[in-house]
Amino acid sequence: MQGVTGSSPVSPTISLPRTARITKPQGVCAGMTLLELARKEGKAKVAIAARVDGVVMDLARPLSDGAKVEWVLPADPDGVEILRHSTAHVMAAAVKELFPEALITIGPAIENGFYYDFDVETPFTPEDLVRIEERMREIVKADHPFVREEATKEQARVLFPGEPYKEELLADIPDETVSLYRMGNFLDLCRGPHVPGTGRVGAFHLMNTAGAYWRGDSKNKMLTRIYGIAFASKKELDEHLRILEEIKKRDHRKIGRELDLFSVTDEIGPGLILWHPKGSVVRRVMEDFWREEHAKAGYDLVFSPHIARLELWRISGHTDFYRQAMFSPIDIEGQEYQLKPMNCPFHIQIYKSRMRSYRDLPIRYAELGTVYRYEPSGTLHGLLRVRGFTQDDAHLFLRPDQLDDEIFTLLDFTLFVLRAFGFERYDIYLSTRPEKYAGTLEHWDLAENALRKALERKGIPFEIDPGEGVFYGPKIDIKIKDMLGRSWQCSTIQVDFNNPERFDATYVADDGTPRRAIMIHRALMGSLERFFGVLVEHYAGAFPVWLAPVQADVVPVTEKQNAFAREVVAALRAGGFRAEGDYRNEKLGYKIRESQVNKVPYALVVGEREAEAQNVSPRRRGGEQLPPMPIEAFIERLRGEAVNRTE
RNA sequence: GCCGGCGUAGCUCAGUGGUAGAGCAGCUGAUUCGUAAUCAGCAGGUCGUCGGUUCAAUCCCGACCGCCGGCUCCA
Repeated sequence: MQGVTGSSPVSPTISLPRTARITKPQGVCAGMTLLELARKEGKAKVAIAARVDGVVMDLARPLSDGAKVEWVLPADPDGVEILRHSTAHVMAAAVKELFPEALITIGPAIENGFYYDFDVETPFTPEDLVRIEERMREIVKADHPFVREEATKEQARVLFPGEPYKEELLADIPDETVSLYRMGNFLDLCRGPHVPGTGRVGAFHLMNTAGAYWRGDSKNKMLTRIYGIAFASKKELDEHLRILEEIKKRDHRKIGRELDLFSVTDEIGPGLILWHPKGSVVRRVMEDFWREEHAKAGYDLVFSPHIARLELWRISGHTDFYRQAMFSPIDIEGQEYQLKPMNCPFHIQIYKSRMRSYRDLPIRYAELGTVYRYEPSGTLHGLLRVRGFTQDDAHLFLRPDQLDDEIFTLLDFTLFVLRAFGFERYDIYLSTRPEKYAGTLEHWDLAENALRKALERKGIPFEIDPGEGVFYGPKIDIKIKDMLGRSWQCSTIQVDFNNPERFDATYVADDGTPRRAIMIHRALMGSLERFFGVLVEHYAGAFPVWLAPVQADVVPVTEKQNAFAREVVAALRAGGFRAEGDYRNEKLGYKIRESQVNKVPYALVVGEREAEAQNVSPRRRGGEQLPPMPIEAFIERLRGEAVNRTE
């Protein structure tokens, strides 16, 4: 993929026309099945299910009089889900035939695909997947009907001999009657609905195997999961595979190496990032922007140490909730010190370093604070999940009457910062009280309401993420969407009544009495490492001018222009820009290509003609040719783009 | 941390029970060139680490380290 500039976003999903038709059968239709109605209407070939009075069901179900029927086609979102779910059943059937000893568990449709978890002695190999897929194609070709059956739980139990997982699932179903789906010799406990027959299963492909805990609980047995993808048409499947390729090309780990942005090496340790000069430029620009904007927004910028007495985290409660995710304490002269996993206690101590008046509030301390967390080895992932990272952290100390406005303002500020980095699309979540929490219900309700009110006042849609709050308070999470429509959690705004209490953070009210302050914890980019990784993937390494590690490559046509090229580089640098000259003994095309591959926004060609006229001939990343212009004119152009943070 | 896969030159990857190759990158030389790769030569690896099997291990086995895909987790 060439420079991202100007190219349209790649959609992660494709939408085909879904001409679901609504029909209101008269009395004559009553008593027939949906499939019969479909035949009558000429929809039997296209419909795979029906929405009857809003409920999706199999075509084999009988039609009730006066029902509102809508045909569900494969391209309908519900249709795709049914398709995938049915494909999962086909896969399970194939596995059972090839590996009779495999125990079946569950196999739902998921975004872009499906999976089925099996309990097997030895996990499937890639060769097994090929065989399974072949068998699946045979099953599809045979077009076995999916037959829905109903049974009492008692009856059903007998139907799954030697299948302990099905038994466990049955035991957990509250209803007395359960539905089962029979397809060929394969029977599964299933809510449905399904396609009428396996012949209707669309284009599919088995992707990979993975371990997955039974019921998603790490205390349970590890099962073998097979992931597959399925679409209504081959075209969509191919498009999906193409997007997967695109995602691979944009992988920040790959681009990070290619563009020499960062590395993580065995010698230093997993999850610990080395920022190379080029990556460091981007980070410095990010940080400079951040500091400037925070100063403007009324924040005080502070610094704090990397270790502190463990006692701090005992007080904050983090040792109770996160000790296993903290590095081991360090013994210093008999005292336990802790590599800091977060910054809040430091900012609280700064707050507490003197008496605070109600007039002083709000106080906003911001810090690019580097923290260390002992993330499990299996979760580390490039820049996106690391063990040492820098948070763009801030802690706000407020009076109760300031809470609502502050959150409201903060939301604006957050969205402004995200927009500056090119993120216009996001999903917002309000995470509420978790099962294990600290503090009082009263405070939790206050905090949740404050967050909710701010979101409602702002008028932006949000979803509730029940039980996903932090132990000390609820939070608003903003998940940004990148160029490929993928979501990344970066920004978080957390209201905390708990820590001010634990650390006794107070202010003197207008009546002279001490009052408890309220805290907001917030990070906008979240972690600089992670945000940078997302940026790399968002722009596919082709950073806009203001962020680009090198903004212009100066490319002399022959060595005769090297002296002039050096002048151009010097002029650009004097103008505050990042420019490099390519004085190597190579042909112009070679240097242009190199500049393009390095995703430098501009290549400035200087040959005999330019040297004579004191011009540069800019070529934009991507190939667009600009007319020759004086150096100053180009610098003005660049300045404009950098200030606007466009291009 | 758990399940599976993988680890050969800086990068991308071939390869074999008898101590290793290609392309790109690098270096040297020639070429002085107008918008995505000029030509030639050279150099580069105790085949992740440690142990075992074997006359012989990069190859087979084991442990460890790391990476990749998931699961769990993410203050």
